[in-house]
Amino acid sequence: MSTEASREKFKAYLADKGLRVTNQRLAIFDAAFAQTEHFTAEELLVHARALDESVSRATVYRTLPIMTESALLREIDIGKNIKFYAPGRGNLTQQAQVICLDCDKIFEINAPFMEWYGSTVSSKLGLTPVSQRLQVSAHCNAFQTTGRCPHRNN
Amino acid sequence: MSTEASREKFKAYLADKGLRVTNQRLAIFDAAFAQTEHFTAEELLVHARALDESVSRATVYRTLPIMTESALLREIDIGKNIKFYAPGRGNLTQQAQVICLDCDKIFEINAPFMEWYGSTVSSKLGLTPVSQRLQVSAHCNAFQTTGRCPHRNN
DNA sequence: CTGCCTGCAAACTCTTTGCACGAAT
DNA sequence: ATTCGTGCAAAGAGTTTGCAGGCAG
Repeated sequence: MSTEASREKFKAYLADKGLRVTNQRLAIFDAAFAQTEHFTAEELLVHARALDESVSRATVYRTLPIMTESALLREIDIGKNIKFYAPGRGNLTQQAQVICLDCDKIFEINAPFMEWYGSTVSSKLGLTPVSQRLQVSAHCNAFQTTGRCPHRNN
Repeated sequence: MSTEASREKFKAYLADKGLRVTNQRLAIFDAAFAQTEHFTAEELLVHARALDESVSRATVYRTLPIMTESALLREIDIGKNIKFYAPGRGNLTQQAQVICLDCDKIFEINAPFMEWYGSTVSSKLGLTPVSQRLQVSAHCNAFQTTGRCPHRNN
């Protein structure tokens, strides 16, 4: 799905929920979809402000749940008391993350069996799966030998 | 492994690392291993204080990393800005959690393929897996129909 | 017009840390 | 005796919220 199509979907979602289409919400959307890497709420604030100076931290935090509920954004919790976000692309319940502990880079990988596993196991417990995530934390081999992490870009 | 054996292992770990065996650390250990459910740092503080009034919040937070590093405790992050802990039993990299969104209960389930998956995928990226977690968030069917969650015990 | 949205700043939650005292080795 | 561990309270990080004014519908 193109960014433009996602943008329309966002507006439609807002309208459908009786929420208003404000400049701030659109700036936050645009900033999010301009990212090439996973980002934090704080980073999103900076980029959204570049598009619309009036965007506040509060509005970013109030808009993020709207975008994740509409499945336009995925929330990725790597267990560091800080949440990362990324545009939702493809089937959200079939992707796993591999996190490099040396450079904090997050790799997205396919894990088609996840969905099957979640439903199998949940149905045994009388539960209906809502979301699932598989995360692998790993050290970078190159970092161990060279002292530099080849993924690091900052 | 019995609690008593784990207690000895804890003391041995402390000695090995040149750390001191204090009453507070032992009280925190005992409180942790007396739990039947997953617990938070705050809950652990309450229970540890019941065993030794002098235990402070700071010491709980300083002791938890020691117990997780020694693999006596597992840290379980369910993406709620709050960490849960549980005594480490069995192979830590082959267990998944199913979290009931209605009652917050955490079910531990086996997922023997996780380890294989983590190493397979990581080796392709030149990484060495350290830990992995698979978490399924789900709604309770009984809660949907009866309005009460049968797992809830509080 | 009406009422949802907004920015601001204060509040909140969980966790970490500086300091001087106290206890383990 | 040393030196590490401790409690206390303050600081920190990330996120949420109350309020008065602003803008979408």
